[in-house]
Formats: sequence, C-alpha cells, structure tokens
Amino acid sequence: MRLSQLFTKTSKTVPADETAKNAKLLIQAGFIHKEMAGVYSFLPLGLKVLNNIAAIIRQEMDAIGGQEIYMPALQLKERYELSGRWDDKVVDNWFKTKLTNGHELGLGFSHEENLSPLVKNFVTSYKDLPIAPYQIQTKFRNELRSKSGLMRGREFLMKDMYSFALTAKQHEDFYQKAQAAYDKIYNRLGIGDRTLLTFASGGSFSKYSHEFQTLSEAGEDTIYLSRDKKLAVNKEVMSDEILDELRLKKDELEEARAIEVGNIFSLGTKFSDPFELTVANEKGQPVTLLMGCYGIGVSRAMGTIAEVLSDAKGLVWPKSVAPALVYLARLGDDLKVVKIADELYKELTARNIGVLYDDRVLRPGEKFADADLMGIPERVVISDKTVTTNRYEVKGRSEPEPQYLERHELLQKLGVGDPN
RNA sequence: CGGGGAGUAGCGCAGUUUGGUAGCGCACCUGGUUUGGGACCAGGGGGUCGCAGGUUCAAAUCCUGUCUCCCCGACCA
Repeated sequence: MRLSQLFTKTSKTVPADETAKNAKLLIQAGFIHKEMAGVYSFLPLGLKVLNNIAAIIRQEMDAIGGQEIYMPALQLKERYELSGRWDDKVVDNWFKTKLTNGHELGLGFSHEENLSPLVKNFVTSYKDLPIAPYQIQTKFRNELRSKSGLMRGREFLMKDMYSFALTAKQHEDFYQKAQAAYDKIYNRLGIGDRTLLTFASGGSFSKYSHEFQTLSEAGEDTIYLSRDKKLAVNKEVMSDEILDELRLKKDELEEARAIEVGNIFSLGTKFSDPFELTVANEKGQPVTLLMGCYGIGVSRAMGTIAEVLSDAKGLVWPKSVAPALVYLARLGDDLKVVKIADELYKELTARNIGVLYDDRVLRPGEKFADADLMGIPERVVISDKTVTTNRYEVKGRSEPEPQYLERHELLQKLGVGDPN
C-alpha cells in the first residue's frame, strides 16, 4: 500500500472525547473511526489488524477440530422463549427489532439458541460426536454504558465456538484442548506473557468458568494472581474454598486489574434440554448432549494489544498482527532514491511482505512520526545517504538505533532469503 | 439508571460571566523557499456555534426542553 493513496490520515491531535489509550491511539493513527458510543468503523489499516487477529484465532480453532460457520445476526424470538432468554429481565442487553409484519426479532448477543437447533438437524448419532462449530461474527449488546474504546462495545466482532459432546469425558477432553488453543492464540497475539488463566464465576451449570485475563490497568476486572503458577482467581469468586482447591495461598497472591480477553465455560445441558438435543448411543437410547462455549472478542483483543503494547510514540504491533511488516520511508524525491525505493517496494510486495510505502511528499520527521504512531514493526529508510553508501537503513519499532544493511542482509532480516 | 464533565470548521481549542449575526492552531488549496525526527513565507477556501422552542430590536452568549459524547458507580448470558 502506498501511503500517498491511503485515504485515511494520522492526526497530530488526539480525540477529545476519548480517554481510553486504545481508542486515542487507534483513532489518531487512522485505524478506526468512531460512529457512536461503543460502535466503531474499521479503516484500511485497522481492518488489516482485525483480520490478522481473526486469522490467528481461525487457525487455532481449526487445529483443534473447529468447523467454521457463519450464523445470522437476526434471531427468532421463539428460540429464546424456549431457552428463557427472550425476557428483558433475564437478558438486559438485547437489541430487538421487528419485521414489517410486526413479528419481533432480536440481534444476536450470543448464539446458543441459533446453533442448537441447527446442530439437531444434522447430528443424530453418537458417532457424529464430538463437534465444535464456531464463527467469527458481529455481536450486538445493548450495554447500559459502553466504554473504553474497543473494550466494551455495543457492536463488536467475536469468535464464538460451541462444543457438543456425548459424555462428560468427551466434553472435558475438548475443553482442555480449547484451553490450550487459547494459550497459543494469546502467545501469537503477543500478549501471552501477561495473560493468565483465571477462575471465574461458572453460572448455574458448572462450578467455575475460565477466563483469560490480560494484565492492564485499563481492565474492568480485578483478579488475584500467582505469577509463578501463571494462574489467577477473579475477585467475583475469591474465597478460601477456591484457594484450597487451586492450592494457592492468599498471601502469595497479587491483586491486579485485567482485561478479559477470552472466556470458556461448560454449558452442561442448559440448551440441549430445551432444544431436545439428543443423539442415539450404541444401544439406540437417546442421550442429551453436553455443550461448552468458547468466546474471544476479536475487536477487544485488538484494543487490548493497542492498550498494553503501545508506548509514548504510539502503537506497537507484534509482527503477527501488524497491518504491514515494513514501513518503507522514502526521503526526498531524488530520482535514484525513488528508483531504489520503488524497486524494494515491488520486490517485497511480490514476495508477500506487507509494506506501507511512504511515497508522500513530506519531511522526514513526519514520516518517522507516522511510522512510530502506526506501530509498524520494521522501518526501512531509503535516502540520498543510503543510496550513496549502497546500504538499507532498518530499525525495529522498539529499537533505539538503526542498522545499515546490504540488500541481501535486509531481505534476510525481513524473512525472505535472497533468491540468489 | 445515579453522580460529574462536555458539545463552536475534518481535528484540537478560545469566545459565553458583562447579548451586537464567529476567531486561533493543525489539516486542506495556490505560489515560493526548504528537506534525516512533525519546516517557513505569502495568499486562499471552509462553520452560523448539537437540536427544538422561548425572551429580545438583536442570541454561540440568557431561559426551557431535548439529543449526543466522556468519566466514576451500578450492571455485564
């Protein structure tokens, strides 16, 4: 992408109506645009990040046997009456709407009621299990107060997976696999070192649920963590009983704020009962399925990365999710400089390296400032200097000083060996 | 939903106390000088002050209502 053609721009000023760091930086750098409280548009660079995060999640879900589907946002009222979740007193963050004939519909905040009947349509035998359909889809929740930029939105992107198992063991086995997959995801997103498995409220169907909490002052949850054991307990379930169970000692735990970046929990038969979701076992007898739910807020994950990895100069994206690996800053418009920069842009692009090519007529300082603000992992500078010395200047986003490399060294550093 | 703060040009702000039909910086357009950490000079375009009603000869400014945004709290299948 040539920056001269990118329709969005960075801003020198931060938006006055945002105080959350993630929102300030993402808006200032032109990654997102606020439409209303808790509702944002994703712009070209921001959408790249969002899609990169989704791709990582998708890979890890597929790796444990997840099967991607895509369900509608519009939800039938009758399904939710069956599960008891249509009533606004039960679910207080519904967005509801109507067909022209007056029939009520809801905009999905979660999809158990949608998926259960769908699965019932196909899954009839114990031989069909276990399965774990999932989707990456927009969710609608009418939060009383949405806040903190991408952290708590009214419309947001979420990955939700649902497992269906025959036995408790089958359910538990899959649950463990999902938990491990979540660890992998947070590691790949660059926040694994500060994300902890956290015991939290399980609801009516299991004792505890498991949250993945990323340490940050911007978080909404308070957790008690053990850094050694990489384990935490959410304040909402903190008790002597759970400490005993987890073999944790109160005085070894640290209190901290954290962002809930994922939540997995067992649903038992909460939904398979009302939807009569049964299969035949070996003897031909009906068995009610055990369900599990596994969520990750994709847009919230993006906000979290922005929040915890940024610095005074701006965003700092891990290579795995960055909108591009390289910020190619061309200084000046000397013919030789242009030629070499154009060539490098072409070559890297041809070899599938994401490049933001700053070919704009701007002073160097502005280009460097934008490279930092946008948080692109590697900055390559082409200028009179580098052309004269026949070197390429490269600097990592968080490194203080650049290196001056020969062409083949540069390519190697960027992960593409010289074809020769 | 309770409490607090705020809505003036794309962005950031001043002007409101003491009514007299809008101003600054950034961004943008033109010309010129610049070019390794957000340059400078000259010229130019862009808003009727969240919305509605009221008071007044006259309202960004006063009054009433309303909408929206932010923060704290409550809430968060």
